[in-house]
Amino acid sequence: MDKFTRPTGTQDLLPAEQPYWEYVTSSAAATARRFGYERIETPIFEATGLFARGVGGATDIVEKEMYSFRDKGDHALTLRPEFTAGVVRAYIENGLHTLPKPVKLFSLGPIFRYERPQAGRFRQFHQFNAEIFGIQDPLADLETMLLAWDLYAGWDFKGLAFQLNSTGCPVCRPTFSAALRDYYQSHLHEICEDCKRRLETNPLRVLDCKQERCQPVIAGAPQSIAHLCEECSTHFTSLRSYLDALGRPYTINPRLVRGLDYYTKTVFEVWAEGIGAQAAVCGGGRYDGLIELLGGRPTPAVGFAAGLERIILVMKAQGLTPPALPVPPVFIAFSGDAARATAVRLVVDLRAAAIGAQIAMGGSLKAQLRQADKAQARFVFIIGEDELARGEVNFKDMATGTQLTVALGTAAAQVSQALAAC
RNA sequence: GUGGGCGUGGCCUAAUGGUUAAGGCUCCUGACUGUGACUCAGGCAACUGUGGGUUCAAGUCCCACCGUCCACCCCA
Repeated sequence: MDKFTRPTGTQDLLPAEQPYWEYVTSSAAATARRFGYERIETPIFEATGLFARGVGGATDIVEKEMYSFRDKGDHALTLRPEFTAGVVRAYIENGLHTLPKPVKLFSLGPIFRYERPQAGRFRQFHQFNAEIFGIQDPLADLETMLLAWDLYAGWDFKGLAFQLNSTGCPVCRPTFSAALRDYYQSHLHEICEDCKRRLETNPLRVLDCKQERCQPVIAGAPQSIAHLCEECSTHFTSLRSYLDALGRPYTINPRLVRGLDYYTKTVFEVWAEGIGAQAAVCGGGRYDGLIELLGGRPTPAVGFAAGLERIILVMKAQGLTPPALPVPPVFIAFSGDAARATAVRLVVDLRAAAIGAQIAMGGSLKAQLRQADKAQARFVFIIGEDELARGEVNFKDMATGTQLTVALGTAAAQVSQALAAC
């Protein structure tokens, strides 16, 4: 029979990887809570139309990356390719606009995009996502960026580059797009084929073309921040002044444009080195039109997503190790059938006393001790038939190798005392 | 979707076109004590990714497919 293998682009997160995942997810949640964000969990699949409209029909995500299917009821569904559309849908559907503003939400979970896998890219991957609803003030943009900062600072990341830009709003972006298109019309013979295509489909994206020949054209291209309307310009200036006052390092990147249609005003990314070509560990921005677009009342919002796989890649590249996960400190070995029942009783009693304990499930005493060693148990109860006849058990400290004989009835107290001492 | 690298036990690695595909790690058993690590002895485990082709003979050469890794596109 053929062996089953995991689908392309998916991964098995084995026990050896779990310290990273536990660490990253728990600290991200803790940091978000420190900022006053609350967790929201939305379905892993949604109506296909939600993403088609929310993310934008001209995006790569919608054009070629969605895992779409029909269920037995003939509903068109799609595994979420990002968090925001689903969170916005939940915000509208559950009337979260009635909550005191700002509404600050975070999510953590798997995301699906049909792409060719490479370093830092998977078809099923995981994101931490945070959104603030209901605040137009750039203070919300600032809070969003500060959360990203604190996340990475908390993990001791070094050498991250914060990239910032503003791509305007429905008022000023058309002006900028037109200016960009005009400029490119006069350089058509100098640019690559992809850029010619981009000019038609999504003109802003010519700006982050990586082709050598396009670089001089990009360098001379008009910049969005020079074409912002007064409102967008003021917004951007305020955000920058907040950042400057706090002394947060960032780079104004006129070439930073994002692949999703819904962004307005602020866009930002965080880049890491040393994890391959997919260097963006975090991306986000403001999306003031999205809630209304999806059927809610006009609501300003801003948020970002951080890729957990890439975060863990950075940890490994920078030699950062997560704390070890706890293991039961006690192991119970026994010899002989009479001791077996006592061993079972003891392991149950220890757990009832909130002491982590495992019991041997067979093998010679030697094999049991070996198992205790592999399981990194600090203390082992060894129940032998001779001692048991006297109502006693052996209590061994695996770190020192010392062993003493104690009364069976005092076993739990014995462990508590020993654990408190180490 | 496009391009390139790579596919040998669970993992890592070896094998001038020529016996029964070798070794290390892991795992299991045993010896040194009814008692872990260190050491020693032994054991389980691969139709060499799949299917064709060349050849007297293919892990090795050729083709296709699949998988994987990296890069492009794009993004976290």
